[in-house]
Amino acid sequence: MFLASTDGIWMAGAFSDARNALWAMKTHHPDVVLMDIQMPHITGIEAMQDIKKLYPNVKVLIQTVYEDEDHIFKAICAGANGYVIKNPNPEVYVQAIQEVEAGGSHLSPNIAAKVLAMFQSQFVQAQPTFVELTQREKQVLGCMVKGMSYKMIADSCDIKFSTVHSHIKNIYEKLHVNSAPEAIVKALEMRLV
Amino acid sequence: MFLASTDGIWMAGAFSDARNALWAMKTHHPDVVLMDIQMPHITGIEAMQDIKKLYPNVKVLIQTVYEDEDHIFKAICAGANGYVIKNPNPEVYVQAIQEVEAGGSHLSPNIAAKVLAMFQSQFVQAQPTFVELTQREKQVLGCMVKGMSYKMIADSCDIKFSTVHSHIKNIYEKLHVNSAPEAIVKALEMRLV
DNA sequence: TCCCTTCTCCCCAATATTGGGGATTTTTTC
DNA sequence: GAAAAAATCCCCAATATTGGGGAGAAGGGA
Repeated sequence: MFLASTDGIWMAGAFSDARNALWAMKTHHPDVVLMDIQMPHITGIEAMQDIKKLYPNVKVLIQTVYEDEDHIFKAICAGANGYVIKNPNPEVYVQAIQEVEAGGSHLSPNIAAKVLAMFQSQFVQAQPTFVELTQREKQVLGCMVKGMSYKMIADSCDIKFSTVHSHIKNIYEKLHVNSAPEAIVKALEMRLV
Repeated sequence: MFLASTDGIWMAGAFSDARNALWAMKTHHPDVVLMDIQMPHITGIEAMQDIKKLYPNVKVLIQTVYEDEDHIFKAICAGANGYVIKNPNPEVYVQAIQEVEAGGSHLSPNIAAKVLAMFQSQFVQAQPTFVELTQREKQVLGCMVKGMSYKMIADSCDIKFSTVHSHIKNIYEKLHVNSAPEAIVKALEMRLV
């Protein structure tokens, strides 16, 4: 009721079964879907995957009581544009819907904290040594990661073959490697490119 | 001024140099620090790391104009509790500060969208072209991804150098590439290893 | 001013990789 | 039981990469 009466939001419908929602989308073409996870027959995450497959541009905002990492993780991997904890204050839904509609994402504070924590645990140990590469070196390394040969890199960066050679020698020294494969792997896992 | 005049927020100070802020924290013991990235002498991310080391319970909210993945990534890995794009509307800062103080995290919509995208790209495997590699080929490719040379692969798999050569020739043909770097990049993005 | 870094380019020689032919022996599959 | 696939090995030659030097120009900072 609150959403339907909000300026700028048109409520196309509300459904207790996601399969009905999918059916209704054929006629209403909504911009944003507010999706509960716990529903009969199929979960909101499965429904979201179906929606994303049929209408890739539709934004889906998950709303649920679940705050555990597993649900958050699955929702994000399935392409959720936001994750809102069920909240008695209807204004947060309005804000979330508007932000998502504008191309952003909305995460409830506790969810955002968990996402950041998951993020950190993935990468924080992957960057123990901080390596400073110059602009050109990063560019050359970027080309290497694309699988380009010295000749192609020279062409792409508009520098001589021998200069590419020099840069790569410096990169290898800085990364403590001595072959392109090693450099690429290291670059990817250290997120240097 | 807006923050200082907001109920529930006490403004302990504002500094154009993070080193002064660190000094001031000794006396004021703030709950939340709102930190710019671009500052003279040291960056806000470095300052945040120093703060987190000295006062692990202090929440740090990054506020900046940078929206690129690199800055976002570094800030998160360094332990940021939030990331707010500079915004003329001071109320978003109040909201962010309150959410962070309460133990949550706050991300501006565009930042949240980028974080979710990074998250997805890490864990969702896209497998558009299906390539059949034999057991041995997968093993050899795995060695290549570790940065090993033909000689090392031969040693590791306990086969002759020439056999490694043969397998790699087959791998290149199956992946439609003709160099180790390309094969590695393709292997990683196709999640073949 | 001098030093340091970055970016640029060159030479040479050793090593590694790639691509083209083969060939043999196990497995697996039909 | 035979064909197909996988795995093993070899030769040769062309090409690419790597590592060792050195050197000049431009720009920033002490």
